[in-house]
Amino acid sequence: MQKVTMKDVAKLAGVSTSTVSRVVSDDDRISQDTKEKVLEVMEKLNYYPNSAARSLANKETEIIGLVMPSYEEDIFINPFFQEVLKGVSSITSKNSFDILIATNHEGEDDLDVLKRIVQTQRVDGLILTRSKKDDEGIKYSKEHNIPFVLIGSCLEYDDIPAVDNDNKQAAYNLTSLLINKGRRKIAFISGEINSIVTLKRYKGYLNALQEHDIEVNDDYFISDEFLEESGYKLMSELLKLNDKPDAIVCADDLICVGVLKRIKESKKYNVPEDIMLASFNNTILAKYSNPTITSVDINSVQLGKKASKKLINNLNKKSKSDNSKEILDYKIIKRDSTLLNNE
Amino acid sequence: MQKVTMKDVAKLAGVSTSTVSRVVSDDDRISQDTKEKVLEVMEKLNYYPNSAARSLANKETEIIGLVMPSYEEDIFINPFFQEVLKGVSSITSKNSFDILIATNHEGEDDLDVLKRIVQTQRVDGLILTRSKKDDEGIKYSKEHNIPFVLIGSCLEYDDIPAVDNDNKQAAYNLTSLLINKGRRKIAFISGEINSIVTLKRYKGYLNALQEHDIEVNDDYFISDEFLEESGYKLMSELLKLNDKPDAIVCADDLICVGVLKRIKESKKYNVPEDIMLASFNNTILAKYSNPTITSVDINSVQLGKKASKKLINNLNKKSKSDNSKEILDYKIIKRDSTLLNNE
DNA sequence: TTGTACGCGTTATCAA
DNA sequence: TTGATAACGCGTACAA
Repeated sequence: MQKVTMKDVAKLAGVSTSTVSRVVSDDDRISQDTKEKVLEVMEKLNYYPNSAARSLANKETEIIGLVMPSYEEDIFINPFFQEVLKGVSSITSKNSFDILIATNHEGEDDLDVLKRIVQTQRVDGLILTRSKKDDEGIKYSKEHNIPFVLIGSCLEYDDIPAVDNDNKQAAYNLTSLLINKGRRKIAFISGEINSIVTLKRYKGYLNALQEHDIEVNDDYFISDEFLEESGYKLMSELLKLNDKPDAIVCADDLICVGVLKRIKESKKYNVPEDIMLASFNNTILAKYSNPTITSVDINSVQLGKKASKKLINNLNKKSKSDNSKEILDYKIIKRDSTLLNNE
Repeated sequence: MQKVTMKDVAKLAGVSTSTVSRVVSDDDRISQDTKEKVLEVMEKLNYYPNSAARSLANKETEIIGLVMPSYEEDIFINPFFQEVLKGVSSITSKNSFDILIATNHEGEDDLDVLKRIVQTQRVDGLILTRSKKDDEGIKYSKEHNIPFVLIGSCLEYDDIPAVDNDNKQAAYNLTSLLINKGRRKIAFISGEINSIVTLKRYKGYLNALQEHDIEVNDDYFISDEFLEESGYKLMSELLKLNDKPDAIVCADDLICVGVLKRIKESKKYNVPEDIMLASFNNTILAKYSNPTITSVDINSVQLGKKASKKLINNLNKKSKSDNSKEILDYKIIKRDSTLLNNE
């Protein structure tokens, strides 16, 4: 691997390195002639600017860090994140940014990763996906003035740049849908209990019950992780109850397919006749499972797009950053898991 | 955002920057005492080495580039890649590497991205996922001595570091399975026709037919992209034939669910009774679709793991690189799409 | 075991 | 519009 530097280009073009630099960064203060000449030489020598040197000099990496919460061990398996990534990528590519996937190195916890990639200046800014209660990553980023955008919500601060859906309202509507189908014994199966999205969806679920004068049964709220296995496991618990639920709201499709699997294996209950299922995120799983699952389309790709747009905007204008919160639409996609034959 | 440098640490610790540097890189030639003293100061000042400066000085980024083929527009939606990413990430995290997702900037084609991230020295090496016939990326990487590992195979070169399954054999076995179930009119629906994985799987399919003296029907080989919509569209074509297939081999689960969707919509044919389905990659889709789909488990996570291990090994030992090809096991997971009731 | 001094390849400042 | 020259923060011969 050769390594052509600015010096080489400068020498061959008969100009100084500053001139070459100006051509690279498309500076105005340069004559058309020299510009063309330099470009020609760059082409000829197959010159690419060294990004480390650039970053060192101008303090910009043109890289965005995507931070995945590691409390979901199988984060890389949940289609939700892939869709977010798709959205992010579509925007970064238009703005000449690359994406760094931040993952824990050995011995690091979540906050460590964040600190590392930010403090070592590997990235210009961060996109945080999902937040916890008293989220350390958010706190740290905020206190240290690190440019970031949150996909999700934060209870502690009001003025952080974020993109989210109205998960509470969505959960309310989703639960109401089940209630309107005549269900009264509705369980809520969630992932990580301290995740804000869980809390919000749980709250919406509770609101719906209360509004319809349905007594809240503590046995009906159980949580584990955002995993298929968690859904499977938790559903086993529910099936042990004397008073089994007749409908379940899942906080995530991945959980929901686990729940569904467990119900099928019981051979005693059918979806939706005996137990209705409703879920969140409307990933490809909900669309193709058997039966298909009613799920809230939270527009994951759009979440990724909006978040990265906001971040890049904030990075560009060095003035004060846009700390507003954007709420995207959601849509309940009704499918067979809540559809009775006689309807 | 503060910026503590080595200088600051050195000054406060009463040593030179080289000493600090040695502590950072865990150099032996240093006394325990000073080491501890420096570490203390680093801690106190919350020092992180600037990665651009490091890269510039030692020519290493500790970043691996993951190159996605953009001919699959929805690459970010195929669970296969997420599983590969999961595998890669599990290894990089143990070796203190980060992952850069390489995506096309505006106006760039696939080769451009590769050139850019390599030549600007954003990454130390590449993992290429899937290859085409006469793949320019592979050719370029090989000719320019860029450290890389291919997930997949390459027809043109024999000595490139790669990890793959025996896709031909797998396709042969998968097709034979259908033949053994009594099917004779077997179609093959594939993604990008120039992708090596498609070609290999097609070849295995052909071999199986020939070996069983089944005439090859040209109408039964159609291809588009590795997308759900492609499967849907192509299945529509097949349903127009007078002589419709009684079984279909799909080159990818995502395609297969599209195929399945189309068959269901026809309301005339059932899977597996009228048409059997068999597919590849054994993603979560195959497991949860209705009916569940027989699919070849190619061990995607393991592909990602092995590939990144090999790459990192090659990066570490500066001697000659390991250009061997590793073939991983596969396993046909039999599910309902090939299972008749009377079995 | 430690420090000095220079180089890594670029951008930025200042002067011309 | 251009060119010296000095940063940028770190690694590393080399010397001590």
